[in-house]
Amino acid sequence: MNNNIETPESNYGQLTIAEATAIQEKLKGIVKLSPMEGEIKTIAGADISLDLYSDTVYAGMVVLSYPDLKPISYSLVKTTNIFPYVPGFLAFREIPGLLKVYEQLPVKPDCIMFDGNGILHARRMGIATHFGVLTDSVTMGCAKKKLAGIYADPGETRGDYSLVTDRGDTIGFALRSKNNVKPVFISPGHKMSLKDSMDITMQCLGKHRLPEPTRKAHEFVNRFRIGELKEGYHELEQWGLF
DNA sequence: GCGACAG
DNA sequence: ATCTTGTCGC
Repeated sequence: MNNNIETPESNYGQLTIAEATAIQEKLKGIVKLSPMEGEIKTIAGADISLDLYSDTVYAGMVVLSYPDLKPISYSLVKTTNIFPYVPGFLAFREIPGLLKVYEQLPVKPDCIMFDGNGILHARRMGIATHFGVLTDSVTMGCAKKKLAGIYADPGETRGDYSLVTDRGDTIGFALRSKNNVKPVFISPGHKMSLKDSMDITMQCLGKHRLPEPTRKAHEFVNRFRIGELKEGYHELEQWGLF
């Protein structure tokens, strides 16, 4: 694993942009983008929700069965935010809370989808890649807006996509996840290939623009923020899979 | 200097 | 990200 990596919970709050950039450059050497190994039986969506004028962060992950996409459990943790939002450094703002959420899961998912990018980043170190390296887990990103690179607008039909490139590298895809909606941006995070990220995303599309994992994660953290759901680890046992 | 800029 | 109402389209 990666026991030799500094723990972000205690350091990310007072980092300068220069120091944060240095950390991203350092972690780049560990990223693995070869084809994913093993079969996916569970996939988690990760996201956070914020209060308007508060520093409270509501972080959470929802684990779904795959490819059925039925929510089977979720982990929620309330933390205090310290690092501001700076384009290109989202990881330093959201990872501390998400690490606590991840640690709280008794059984880790086979893959995690983030509301943000993987290698589709100026230094190829989006939040999905950063988190994957820190936890040695399989991750990918699905963002709602472009962060870096250039791309041609994909066709208007669900499934149409184009490559997002930057300085000679293909760093992700602009995917039309639903007919006549703005495309979403897909990229691998860690321990999977570009193709894996696209295949997994297509498999996770329901009837909405956002794939089920991140759509559910977004829904759950918002219900957590307004008090509908409580902090902690919970299992959805409606139709018990025995 | 100017434009771009995940959440 | 968050606030916020109606409205258009499948």
